[in-house]
Amino acid sequence: MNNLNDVLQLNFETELLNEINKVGLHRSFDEGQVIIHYNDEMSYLPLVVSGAIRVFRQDNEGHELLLYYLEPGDTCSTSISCCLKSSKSLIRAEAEKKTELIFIPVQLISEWIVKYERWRTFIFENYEFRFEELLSSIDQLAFMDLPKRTLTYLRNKVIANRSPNLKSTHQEIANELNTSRVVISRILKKLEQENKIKLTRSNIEVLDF
DNA sequence: ACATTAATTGTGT
DNA sequence: ACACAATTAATGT
Repeated sequence: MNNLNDVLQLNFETELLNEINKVGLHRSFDEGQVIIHYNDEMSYLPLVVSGAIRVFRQDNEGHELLLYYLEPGDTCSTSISCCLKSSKSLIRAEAEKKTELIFIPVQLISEWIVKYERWRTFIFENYEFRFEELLSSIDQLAFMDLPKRTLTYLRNKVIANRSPNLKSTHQEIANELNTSRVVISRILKKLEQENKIKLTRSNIEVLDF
């Protein structure tokens, strides 16, 4: 856990690593814990060390939608923009499972961008990647029907959990795709008949990913 | 081991 | 979308 370069595949300069060790706050979150609430003041940039985080967006009526997962080596790029302007969080972040994070004070983001080449590319690449991920989320919403969205939802969850066995109820899935439980049940049933998944109570085994 | 209950899932309208 | 049926897991006796 000490050497970030080993845990993540970032080739941070040793000096940068020293700074991170000095000022970064290590925090651990249990499954289901909320890490960032809507409108939270963003004074720290979260960097994922282990586990996985899900990022939600909410409309004004309180409907939530899962945007994407953050995995080890990722950082929350909406935080990057929030941090730089030091505004409030537009998203909600929740631990998918036990997750370790390092929080970096926001003032240092831009400071380090100037000082450290590796930090610069880290921030930019992360930002770019997240941007593309967001585009693909939009594509899904706009062009894919619910059965397809459900399947990609499951596949993404498999990747984030590094396990094809997902323990979630139909109701939870319905919430995250913001639809009703009944339609999810029907879709899952069909996927099972197509041998793409296997259903048991509160558990879904994804066979096709 | 059995019964009771709550939660989850299935299905017809 | 709603209502209800069926199934499963958890818990107490």
